Amino acid sequence: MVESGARAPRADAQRNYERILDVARTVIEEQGTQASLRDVARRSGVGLGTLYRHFPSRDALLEALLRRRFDHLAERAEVLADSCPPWEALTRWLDEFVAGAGRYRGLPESIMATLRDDDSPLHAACLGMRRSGGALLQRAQLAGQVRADVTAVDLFALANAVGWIAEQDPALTGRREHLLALVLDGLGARPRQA
Amino acid sequence: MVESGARAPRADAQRNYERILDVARTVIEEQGTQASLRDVARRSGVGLGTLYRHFPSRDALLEALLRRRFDHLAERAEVLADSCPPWEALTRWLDEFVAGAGRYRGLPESIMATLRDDDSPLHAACLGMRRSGGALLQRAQLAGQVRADVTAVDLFALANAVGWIAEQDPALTGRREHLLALVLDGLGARPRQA
DNA sequence: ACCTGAACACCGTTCAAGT
DNA sequence: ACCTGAACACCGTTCAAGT
Repeated sequence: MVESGARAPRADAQRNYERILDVARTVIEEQGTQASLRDVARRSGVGLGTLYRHFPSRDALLEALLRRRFDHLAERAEVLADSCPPWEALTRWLDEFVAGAGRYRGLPESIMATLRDDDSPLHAACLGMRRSGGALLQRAQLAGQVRADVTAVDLFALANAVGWIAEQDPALTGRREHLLALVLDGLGARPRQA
Repeated sequence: MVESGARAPRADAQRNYERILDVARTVIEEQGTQASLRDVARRSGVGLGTLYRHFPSRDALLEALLRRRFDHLAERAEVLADSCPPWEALTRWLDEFVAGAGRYRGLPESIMATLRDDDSPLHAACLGMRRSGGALLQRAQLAGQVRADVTAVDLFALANAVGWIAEQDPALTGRREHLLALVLDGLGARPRQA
């Protein structure tokens, strides 16, 4: 019983891990993805080194907070592909993505940074999410509903751009869906429904 | 001759002002609008307090670098209105705006921050620039070439969103015009040219 | 009138010392 | 095995002291 493959973490370590994660969620909700890690450690009642031991980088913390959601969105694309017509599946998925990207201030920027950085612990999940959206895009393009000169990179970028701009001005936050709809409309093949 | 309204600045002060501005342009080209002001002072060979005396805030420095350009773009809108058909005037102006916003990394974000902050020395110039673009938008809408549910705030925001996303990924920087074209296409009234 | 740089209040990150 | 917090190298901003 002593050696069971991966050893169970010490009880205090586990408590710290969970406490830090809880506090981080709160602090990042308040201050955005660029929140002060010192503040997280302070409010967790934990030394700064302890935070870095459990989460060696800001992205590691973000991964713990967002990994599930990103993976969920990747799967969600497949569900939508099976249950909706091409254009509707695509726009619904993008609506959900952009709503999620609006959860924390700074998240669209973090997502783009993560895609740039092979070493980020969130890199693979982001790529996977983008690829899933890309499948919906391709499906809509094959159906002739989206212009052919749009790539998955373009599409994902534009969705993040909308998420970003919505957080730059209080007057725009409420118009996020409207802005996304405008952009998506531009991607539609010319004669779509009129 | 002693009092001629506004006194001429001391020669050393004027030299410092110009030196700081020159260096700031270089440093901001290198590091973006969030460049280290300490670094600017250091490389100007000037005390940190001297920088703050001449430019009491980061925006003051940005104003000195960008004011002309912003005012120029405002006037440019009138020229285009007089020399081009509505849709072409609008898209050309936006092309020029987005190209300018791509001059310094971080500029789209600074522009949006400036619009939010009444006290920024660039606030008025930004508002004026947006208003000028808005006039071109209205003209295109009156001509039935742009959908009616787009506001000047939406349009300016989307242009900045495209400028921002283009700097988030090297692969996108070269596709700035393409992304802008996609978005503008979405703003076009449905049956525009076939 | 203008310049200087120390001082203050913050960061992120690392790591020797403790338990 | 894990935790702690001082230490290091940076910020932006202010301001007393100098010339």
